[in-house]
Amino acid sequence: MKSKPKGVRRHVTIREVAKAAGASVSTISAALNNSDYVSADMRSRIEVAIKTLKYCPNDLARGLRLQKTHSLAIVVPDLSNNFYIELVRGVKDYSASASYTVLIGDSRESWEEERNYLDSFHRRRVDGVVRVPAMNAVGGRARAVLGNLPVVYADRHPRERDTYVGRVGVDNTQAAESATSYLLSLGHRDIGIITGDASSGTSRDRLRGFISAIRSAKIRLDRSAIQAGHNDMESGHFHAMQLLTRGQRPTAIFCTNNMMALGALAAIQEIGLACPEEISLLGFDDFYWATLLRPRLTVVRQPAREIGMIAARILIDHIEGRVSIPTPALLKTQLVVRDSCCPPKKM
Amino acid sequence: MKSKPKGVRRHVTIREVAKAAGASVSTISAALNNSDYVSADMRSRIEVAIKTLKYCPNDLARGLRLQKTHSLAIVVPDLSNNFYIELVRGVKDYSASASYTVLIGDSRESWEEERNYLDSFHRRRVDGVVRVPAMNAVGGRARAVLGNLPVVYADRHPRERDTYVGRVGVDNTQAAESATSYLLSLGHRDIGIITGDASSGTSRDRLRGFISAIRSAKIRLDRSAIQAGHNDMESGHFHAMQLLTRGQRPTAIFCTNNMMALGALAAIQEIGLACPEEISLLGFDDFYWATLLRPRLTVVRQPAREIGMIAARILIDHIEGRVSIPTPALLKTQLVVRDSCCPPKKM
DNA sequence: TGAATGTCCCAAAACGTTTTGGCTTTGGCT
DNA sequence: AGCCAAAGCCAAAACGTTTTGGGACATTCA
Repeated sequence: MKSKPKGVRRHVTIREVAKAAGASVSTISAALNNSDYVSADMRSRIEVAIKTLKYCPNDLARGLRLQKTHSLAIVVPDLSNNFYIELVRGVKDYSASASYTVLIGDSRESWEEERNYLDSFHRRRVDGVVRVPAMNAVGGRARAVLGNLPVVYADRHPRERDTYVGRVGVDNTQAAESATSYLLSLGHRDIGIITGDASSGTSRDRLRGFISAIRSAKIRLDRSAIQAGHNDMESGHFHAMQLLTRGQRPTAIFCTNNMMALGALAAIQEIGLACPEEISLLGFDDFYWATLLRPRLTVVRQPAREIGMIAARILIDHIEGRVSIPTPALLKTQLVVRDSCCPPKKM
Repeated sequence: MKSKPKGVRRHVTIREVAKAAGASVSTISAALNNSDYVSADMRSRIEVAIKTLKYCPNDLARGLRLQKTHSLAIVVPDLSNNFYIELVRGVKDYSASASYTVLIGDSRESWEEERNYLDSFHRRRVDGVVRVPAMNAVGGRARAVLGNLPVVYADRHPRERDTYVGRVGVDNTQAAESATSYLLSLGHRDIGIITGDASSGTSRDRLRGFISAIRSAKIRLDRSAIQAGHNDMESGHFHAMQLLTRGQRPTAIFCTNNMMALGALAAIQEIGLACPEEISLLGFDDFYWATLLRPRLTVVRQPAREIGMIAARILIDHIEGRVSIPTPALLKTQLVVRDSCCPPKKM
């Protein structure tokens, strides 16, 4: 009655390996973490036992004992946005090189979902998380669900007062300012901007850069030319429509993220305006198929992959006790000029 | 000397909650899994203890004890392909509704990477995995690394002889056949096809459908019009170039996945051909920005999200012992006619 | 007045690892 | 001979949960 395996075969443990190899449990463990003394003979016996039994280490037990899982988590707001895929891959690649494993969360810009992910990762006892907070995470206290897990923020700012271990992104103000200057230099005087939600520091920075560029060009700032979207295609479309159908149509639109640029492009095509001849369009974030669009999109490119890699580095360094002070890392952006901007038509 | 916390604060355990609430460890556990008898008074005391101590359950210990983690894994070959994002979201959404958690792997069409993910998931003791095997996973024995974890295959076939618990995708042969018939009905007689690697059953099926349609139209099959790519943009571009620059240029190209369709479109634009007037282009897999391209891409659409949901359902049903027989589920595809195909020019 | 049944709680054993401290041998050195 | 260090191995204690098999009461029933 005790030897009934009851249908479902369980996993083979280190103990059975020990039996098969004629060794003790502790010796197997020593062999696995190839440290300590273990004779060549014993080692090979253990190896064949592992092979024949198809032993697979249990990371739950390991993590429990070690109080450390050698794993990170990353939560991004939108996996269908290629920018975040690249960022995730950066995190993943750096982590792999430091033999950390990474868990991915896709919050879809929802704080509810993000909280679920953060909680789940915390319960799994990841060693740290890189976080790109969801847009609507304003009221949420991420700290409450994260305990004292080390966090590094990537791309977006921490919204709440939160303690973090690092922060990495681009100089959004400067990037937006120089992008706007580019439009100004083409001769545009009436420029619309579609920003992300004002609750986001990143959006605010980009807007600030825009305004600053307009101001230093001594142009009157038209408040109604500032539209606050939600970083998705729909709102890009909607707000572009707003801009394009009002009395005085702008000659250029600056979108502060790629999804909204796509939505704006859709709106432009829908209305039947010629881009860039009748309306210039400038996006934020590059993506691999931007050159497939007609016109090929002019954008300011962020080093997504690099942001991810640096975030992972900061996090892992901290976890392993190599750095103590918070390091805000500001990376360079790059204006990628393609076909979607040109001088405005003379009227 | 024993009370030195040594810098890093550890996580609070159920034991400390017990102390704070004046209860025993087992009572806390009972309260957490809100079952059994636990008085209202005790329950509330426990709740405040949990709140004030910021207790977060340890899923490692839980999984270890329970021999079950309530989590699934999904491994896809390319996260930057929107089709797989939708699929992942399907898996995620269904799983969430069954209160399972899901881990995501992105193999980038590399068997090495896929193996790493599968291994890592196995060590984490996920309860099952839905797998979309990497293209080059031909020689790999996934079973060797998966032990007897239940697997359901999604989108692509199992390559090796593998035991699986379910399989879900579309009827690729039929889909390709009817897509080809559509091109034939437009009047095309010289159609090129860019397929995925021949090692993939899915690619083979689609090619088979193509050939079958050509045959039943009593058209001579031109072997050189069949190009085997690797499901990425580069090879789509390359093979489209091959097709477009040879002596007798086809009047239509059928790409059996969306990435290759993009590559082909790039090639067409590069050469300066008018699409669809001079060359029709038909893709496989729809994506949210397909309508932003000029021409808007005509594609055969797979219900990506639904595939994911069904895969998750099959897997979870099996895990919880609700189904026994392997169920191959074949979903319907849909031809989404847009602007990239038209009748061929008369010569 | 027992006995039976509920209700509420607890101690201890398990889950699969790693680590600590110790136990034999062996061989080399005085 | 006596001693010591090193090499090779092991038993047992943790890590944080859940579950099992009770124990101590209070209430109800015959």
